[in-house]
Amino acid sequence: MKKQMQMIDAGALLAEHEFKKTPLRLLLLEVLALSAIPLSVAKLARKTKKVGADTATIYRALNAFVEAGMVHALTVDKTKTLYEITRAKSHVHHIVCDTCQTVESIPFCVKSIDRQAAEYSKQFKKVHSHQLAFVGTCRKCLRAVR
Amino acid sequence: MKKQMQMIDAGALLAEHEFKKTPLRLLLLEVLALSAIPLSVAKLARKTKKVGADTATIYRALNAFVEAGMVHALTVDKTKTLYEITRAKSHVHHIVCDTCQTVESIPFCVKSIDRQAAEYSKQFKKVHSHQLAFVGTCRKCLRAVR
DNA sequence: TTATAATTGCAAATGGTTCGCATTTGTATA
DNA sequence: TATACAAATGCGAACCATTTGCAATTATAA
Repeated sequence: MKKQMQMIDAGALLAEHEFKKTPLRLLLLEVLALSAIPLSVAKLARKTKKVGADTATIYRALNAFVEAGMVHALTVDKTKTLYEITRAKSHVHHIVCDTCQTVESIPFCVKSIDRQAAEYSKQFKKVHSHQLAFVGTCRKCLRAVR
Repeated sequence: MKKQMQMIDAGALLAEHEFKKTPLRLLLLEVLALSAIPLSVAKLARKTKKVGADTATIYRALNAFVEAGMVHALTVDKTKTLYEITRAKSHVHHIVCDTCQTVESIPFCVKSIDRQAAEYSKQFKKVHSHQLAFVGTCRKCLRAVR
């Protein structure tokens, strides 16, 4: 069972959200769509350097994508944000290695967790969503310790 | 049923972890122990201003407390960290208001969630812990919208 | 081809957090 | 109670991810 990266038509996606098709934005979406893991701005800059965009421009593009719901931003390490494309059926959470900070996305969730949580709260009648990140040690780092 | 704030002997707690009993550290722990919600550094500075500590000193104290496990740091809004004292039976998660950023702690969790998550992962055999934050709209903000 | 708004580059600003270093302070010990 | 040393602090500067202002460029609709 081969892992299948989701096919994404970056041009169509931009058009759908009324963004102009610029080289940077097209490439950003392609890179994000092809990545199995969430990417930092630094990595995105490296992977898009053929179009030579300024960091500020990359931030602006990512923020626009996040606001449009095309991309998810996640804060796993408080010093930097990671970005991943919004995939169909995208209820995904993350596992972070506490040693090397590797992040893996997993399609795991707990049914009705939001409703259950709301029952514990005094202030919140309804919970819209949640962020869930697991922390462990990945196999590579487990091996390295031994 | 009155809410009961956990009694904490700040002096003993500091001694237990081999920290010196300085005015700032004692007061910081007392403030944290008396708070029902996680506090930002800005709020902690306000609530401890009678001892007039420098912000860098507050950060150093908090980082030391976190490292010692006396305090938990949580990153709900990526622009700032919130701190709360580690309470007994402290498996606690948080609900954040998406409008006013109010944070409430709730003792809710899902049994064996870590084990379940690990089963979905290719890289991680074992998950040590998780961070879970719920997002909703608190009653106050719900009222304000109407 | 033109007009217009979106996008970009560049440089400077922002803001939370950390660091270097000299000074002060808590505490163990004599 | 005095002494000594590591811990803790104050102050200022440094850091670093991210944002912003503004003028110049570019994609796209007319």
